[in-house]
Amino acid sequence: MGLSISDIAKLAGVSHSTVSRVLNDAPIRISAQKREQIIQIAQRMNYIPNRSAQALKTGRHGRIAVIAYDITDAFAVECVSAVETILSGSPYHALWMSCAHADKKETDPLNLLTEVAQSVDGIIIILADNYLTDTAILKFWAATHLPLVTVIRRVSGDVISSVTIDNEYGTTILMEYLLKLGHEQIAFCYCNPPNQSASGRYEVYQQIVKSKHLPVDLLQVPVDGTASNGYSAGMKLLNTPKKPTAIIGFDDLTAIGVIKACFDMGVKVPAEVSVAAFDNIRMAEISSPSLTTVSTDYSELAQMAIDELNNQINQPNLSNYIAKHHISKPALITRQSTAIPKSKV
Amino acid sequence: MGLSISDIAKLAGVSHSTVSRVLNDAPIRISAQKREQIIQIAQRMNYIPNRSAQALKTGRHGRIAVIAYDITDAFAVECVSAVETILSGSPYHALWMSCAHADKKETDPLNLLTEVAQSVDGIIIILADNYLTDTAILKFWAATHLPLVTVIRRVSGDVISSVTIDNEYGTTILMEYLLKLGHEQIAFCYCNPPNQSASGRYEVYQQIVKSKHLPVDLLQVPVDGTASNGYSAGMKLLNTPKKPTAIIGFDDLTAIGVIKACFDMGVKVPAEVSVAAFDNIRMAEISSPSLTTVSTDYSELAQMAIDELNNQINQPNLSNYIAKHHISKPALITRQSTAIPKSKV
DNA sequence: CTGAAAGCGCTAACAC
DNA sequence: GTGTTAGCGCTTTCAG
Repeated sequence: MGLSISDIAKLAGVSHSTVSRVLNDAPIRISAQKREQIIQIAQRMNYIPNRSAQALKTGRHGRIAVIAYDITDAFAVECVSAVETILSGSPYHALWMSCAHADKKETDPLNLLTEVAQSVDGIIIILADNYLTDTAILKFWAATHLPLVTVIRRVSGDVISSVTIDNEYGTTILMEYLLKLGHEQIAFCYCNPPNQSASGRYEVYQQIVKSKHLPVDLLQVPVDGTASNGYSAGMKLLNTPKKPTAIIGFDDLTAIGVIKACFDMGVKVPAEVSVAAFDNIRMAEISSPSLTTVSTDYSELAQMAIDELNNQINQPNLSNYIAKHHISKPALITRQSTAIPKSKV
Repeated sequence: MGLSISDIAKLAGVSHSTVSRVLNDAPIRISAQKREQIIQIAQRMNYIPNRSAQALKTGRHGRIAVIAYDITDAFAVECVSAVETILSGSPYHALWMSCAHADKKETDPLNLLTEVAQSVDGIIIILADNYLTDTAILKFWAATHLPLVTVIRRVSGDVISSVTIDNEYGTTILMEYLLKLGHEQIAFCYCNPPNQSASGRYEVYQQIVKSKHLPVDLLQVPVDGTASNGYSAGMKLLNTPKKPTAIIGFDDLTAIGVIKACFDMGVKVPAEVSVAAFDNIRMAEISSPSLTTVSTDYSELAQMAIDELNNQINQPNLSNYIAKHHISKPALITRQSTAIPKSKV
């Protein structure tokens, strides 16, 4: 092990507790020269405090775990990145772990959580529907009562605090926009298996379409959230007798797959078909054409999660904490991929 | 703090060391019934070992830090993801930290490294040119002699082991491919400030272009590695009197920006201009058109980094370890964005 | 203002 | 086979 506090205590001719006090800016006055000398020695010797020892002693870690189900997922990246930005202005360090391969390491995905449980002051869980079941999260919480908040997902039972997106609002503004442009044949690419966000969006879409008496049948295509599935969904839709004039992807990646299908089929976007989606991942802006999408306020999402976590960290007793549920409102960003339908120009 | 080893020792009526032995599968025989009983109690009580205490005692952490300069960077994501995949088959857990905001937290970017130094068994540094200087890394290494390997980057001084890409080879196969298609006006979008990968690629491009006596002047456009800069570079190139027939981006994102410029200007890719790049980030496959690119073997890259790290971890004395430099060979992936130039069809 | 001492939870060497 | 003990590096109470 590296240099310890008592090593530098010896060099300075003081006790190790004095060194500790100096290095931690303890609220106790220490003679200026000793202080100076100790700091100098610590710097010169490249002293690095042993976090394990500190944590063992104090019970505090100065770290927040960010658990994302897959770092490769563009949406997760936006969330993680936003969390990191907010956290960088706090006394905490972000520490992220992915559970994409949790299944490989242990049979129980709960192990990832327990692995990290004793190294952090709080946990933010992003997505992870498919890997971490509600039951697992609830069990973990019951066992630890560690500050915990789920992002984008709300665990059943109302015990775990959450931050989610107002998908009802998001879907409504998108639909209103498309209807106003004059679209009547609006397809929705759903995902299979569904997740909470996708379901919420799909349900509202269905309601609106029904209430306006628009054709809804055969315009639903199951996809599983990758661009290649969006691609095949797009291919199917373009080969339908009643071709839709607008296609909504339940997320941006799906829509980008649809755009690629259009490109390969020589169907012009948005001249012949409009495409829109949800999330506003970075790619949405730089795709050709750029994508109209319901944008998540990642910064707000992250701020809500960290505020909630801080709140929990400051609770004296978390075991009877009443979960809070925060909801972030998205906004519509119109770009190149949507326009007035050909028939109405 | 949670349940400790001695809590469950009490419940089982044994000493805490017996519990420790059982839970760690120590190479000592313990009576079957006690073993059984201890394991049962630990499970029932949801015992979670305190990693800080274990680490403090043993000096081992079971963790590898992966430091990426920005999780938002698609290339970094591919590297991180590959590292995580490899690591998931090892006894180590990945723990990643980004230094994108390191400047915000402390003046010295070295602090991120020191922060993590005492919590891991080894460190993988991905990119981070702009944030962590060579000097900082060298200083850190001198202070800790912690297992350390840089990916994509080679620290000057030949003390730090590295894993890099054979950019000379990659650029050569790409240029040969374009020349074979019949291109003679090949532009290269460089970045400013340059990084090691970009410089390596650019130099080889220059050499080849000169040796073939192709026009090289005014075809270099500085960009800084974001799609929007690729976009403006593309715009400039398309407005040149001698329009290039092929444009190479020093990375995929730049090329995707170029493609977008072409889209907005109504210039058909690849019919009127071919576009190609380096890295093969995920977006390259799903862009419209999909992008011809020199693909990094991320899996190999990650394996090399972890093998090197493991090797260092098993060294008795790292302070006079001789750095090893591993080089991964890329491969050309041809997709929709390149074709025979219009004039030669 | 500063030192001595206890102890966080754990592992491992040493007794028996 | 199992218990006792020391101590990893640190913070913090208690003396002085």
